[in-house]
Amino acid sequence: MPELPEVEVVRRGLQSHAAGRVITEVDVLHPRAIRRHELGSQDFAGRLKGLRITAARRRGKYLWMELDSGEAVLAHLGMSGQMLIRPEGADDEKHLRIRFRFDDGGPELRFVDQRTFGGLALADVVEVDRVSLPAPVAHIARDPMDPDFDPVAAVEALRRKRTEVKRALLDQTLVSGIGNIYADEALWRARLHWARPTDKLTSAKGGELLRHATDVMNEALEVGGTSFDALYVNVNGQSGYFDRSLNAYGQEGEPSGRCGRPIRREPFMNRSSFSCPVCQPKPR
DNA sequence: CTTATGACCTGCAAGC
DNA sequence: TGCTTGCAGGTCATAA
Repeated sequence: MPELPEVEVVRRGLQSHAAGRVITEVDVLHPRAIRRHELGSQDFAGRLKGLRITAARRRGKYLWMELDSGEAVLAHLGMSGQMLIRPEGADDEKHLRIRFRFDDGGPELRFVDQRTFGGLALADVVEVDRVSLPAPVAHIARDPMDPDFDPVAAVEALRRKRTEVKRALLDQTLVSGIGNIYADEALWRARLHWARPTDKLTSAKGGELLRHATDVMNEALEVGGTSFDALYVNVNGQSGYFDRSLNAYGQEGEPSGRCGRPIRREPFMNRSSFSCPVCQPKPR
């Protein structure tokens, strides 16, 4: 569910409310939430006890909390994951999966995840291109908000693929952070149909597409991300407002902001793609 | 090697 | 009122 802007909102919340605190207790309430932690719940909880969270970081849709042990608590929110700061003693959420308590007796950190596609893991930190990353994130490309993001190299990586342009946009090893919403919004702004072949895109058009993706994600971040329901919220449970500014995603039948023709929905990779039938004509 | 497909989950809305 | 079907912000293992 959450894409780069939503994950960044959560990262900022963790930086404010979790960084600097020492973990005293970890409860794993659902084993699936730590399925990527090979050694299991006991090991996960036991090794975190007594460690201090030093910072909250992000690449693409991956989020992690650096620890004073040199390791990191890696998180991916999947389709429905939330990181919530909640007062101690507050009722457990229906889909509460993991709880962290701290030595300051302050509010708990909770990982809540309805669909359980997300999860946490304790990961070693490795050096990749002179940057420290949790090992499972080593294959993820830099995202457009990374100060060292190289847009020219990213465009060439997209154009090297022999596939449809939207598949390439969603490939987290080429550019990270873009998901179904912001891919559709970027394609709408660039007037490209999702099925356009990447290897026939000019460098200029590819560059324009990536600039649109970057712009739309920055605009979304400024208003707290995109929330359609209570599933995407910041660490205090509040929704973002970018759903009001969407031009394509979820807008089937609504008039396109440019030409007024109704937005169409097409099946794409077991989900949907939304586009303008006039401004984004199907290739061939 | 590359690219495409379905599995993994729970819950909600729409249609009958 | 039920029941069934389709759909939802993602990633990964496996097939081709």
